[in-house]
Amino acid sequence: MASSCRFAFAVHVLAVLALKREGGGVCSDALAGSVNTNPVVIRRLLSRLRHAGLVTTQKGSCGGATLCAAPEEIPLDVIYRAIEPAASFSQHPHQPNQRCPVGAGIERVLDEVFASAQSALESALALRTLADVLAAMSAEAPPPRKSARSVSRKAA
Amino acid sequence: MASSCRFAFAVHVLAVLALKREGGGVCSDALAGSVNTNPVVIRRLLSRLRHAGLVTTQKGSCGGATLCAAPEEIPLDVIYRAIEPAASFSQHPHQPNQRCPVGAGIERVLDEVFASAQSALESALALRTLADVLAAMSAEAPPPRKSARSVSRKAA
DNA sequence: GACATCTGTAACCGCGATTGTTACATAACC
DNA sequence: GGTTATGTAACAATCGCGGTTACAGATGTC
Repeated sequence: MASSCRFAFAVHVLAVLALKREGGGVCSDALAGSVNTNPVVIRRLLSRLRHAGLVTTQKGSCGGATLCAAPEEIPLDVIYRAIEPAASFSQHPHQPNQRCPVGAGIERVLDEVFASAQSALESALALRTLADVLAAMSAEAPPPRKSARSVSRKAA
Repeated sequence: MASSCRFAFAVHVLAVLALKREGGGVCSDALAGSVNTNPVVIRRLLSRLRHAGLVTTQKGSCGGATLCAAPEEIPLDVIYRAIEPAASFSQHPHQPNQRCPVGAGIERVLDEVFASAQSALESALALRTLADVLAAMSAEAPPPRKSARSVSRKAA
């Protein structure tokens, strides 16, 4: 589905906002610095997230973006749908030959197959919240101590 | 994921081959006529399906493509993997800022999230076989009688 | 009010992926 | 040998996306 990196960018941005909650807004330049892209790309992303009600933005100095809900209350499928607006699977670009028994019926069947696959994907994303992402990040990367021990390396 | 229509084309082609089983091979021109595209597009598709062991092809007159297994034994996820070779989700195009606590850890977490989403998608596809697609098609479109009755039209 | 800061959005470029097309070598069967 | 059909390279056209520049508008500070 998501052939773009928008979803990765969105989770990244929201994770940064979650860490800086109650600290006032974060401006698109700062977010772009963390994602390593252009501020306009971030603003385009924030525009979608704002329409989905996930963030608020404020103009002017000391403006920026703020998370609207607690990270525990933001499942990843909500982010996904906010960012990837339409169907992810593609049907036939030209209409198939309607005089062929397969061509006449395949599109409706595939529509249904794609819908169920899409639904399964979103259900898998719904199992995790933004808070889970933050927890996994801090679990994987303990604060950068220099004792690079090899103990407990293979934890899943 | 599937941002291309290859998967739709592949299911279409395999459905045609399933209907013409035991009738000898179907040439790429005939398949292209049903899908409504160019024969070379079909041949490219058949090349992938052949490498996945789903079809065999034969050159020469009276050649063409033949299905290798019964439609009941071809789950849709096998078709999907035969056609869409690599990861469907995209990560950050540039490496995120490693000096930001989010940028330093987000990629690994997202890798894991994407893998589980991908797995859920393929599991959903695995629930159906090519035979199910054929059955759904014939259920939706009863053989083209001219008695276009409005009875039992809304069957799902 | 003047100014600096920051968002919102349009416009454009460049890149990569994909479909469609032509062309041709190769193989199988008569 | 001729016909039929695959296999594959090469190329054009298109499309979506990330990246970039530019600028109008809103907000807060002096």
